[in-house]
Amino acid sequence: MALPRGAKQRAPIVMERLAESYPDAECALVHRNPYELLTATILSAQSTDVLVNKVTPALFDRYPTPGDLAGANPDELEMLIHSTGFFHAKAKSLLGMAMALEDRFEGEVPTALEDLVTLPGVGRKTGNVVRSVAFGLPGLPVDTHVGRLARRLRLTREEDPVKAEMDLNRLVDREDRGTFSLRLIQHGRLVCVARKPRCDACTMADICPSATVTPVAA
DNA sequence: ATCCCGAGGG
DNA sequence: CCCTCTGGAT
Repeated sequence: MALPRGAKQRAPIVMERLAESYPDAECALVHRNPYELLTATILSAQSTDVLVNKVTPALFDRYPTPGDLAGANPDELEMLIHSTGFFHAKAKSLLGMAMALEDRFEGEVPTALEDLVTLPGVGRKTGNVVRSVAFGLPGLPVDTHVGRLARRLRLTREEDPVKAEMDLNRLVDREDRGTFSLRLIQHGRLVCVARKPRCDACTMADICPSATVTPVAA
């Protein structure tokens, strides 16, 4: 409910330091249009961008448009996306997503979050990715990295990504949300990693309530 | 054993 | 709120 103590003061400093470290952070999912980004983002659930980027070239070659994907053979689709995990559920989502685009959105990816989340396999996180990256609209995707870093930096206490997003929306201006998310993700992959954060190499260690200074040696 | 740009269903 | 779906990397 309430923001953590000091969150309002920390937030602008965090954004400033991130901007210095990652001036041009980009979306790591390879894509050429909103349809490809939507597809790649659905596949990225509990998977890595590297794995997803490995399967999408063949996938987009086989199904260049939502219409092609809507008519895909389910077994062939599952084979193409198998290595990203959850292949059965993801194939079902992709088929349903493509069919929904065809018969409810004239084959185009919608830009409104309320429309995006009605698509099979699209939740708030995926919807916000498509909004901010493909369309340049306000959106703050909270994935595992963003959630973890926001908690460590104590910009939120919420474990639930939807609640964390609400907290972060209070701390970040609309036009900065997409970039903020991308920069946090970059920092989460390179420095503030899940298992053993490299606080010694972190530019925000001085203001991070979770920073631990690892002793040199004993 | 834990984590990765989660979503859907109960 | 909880559980399940799934494979690859570390």
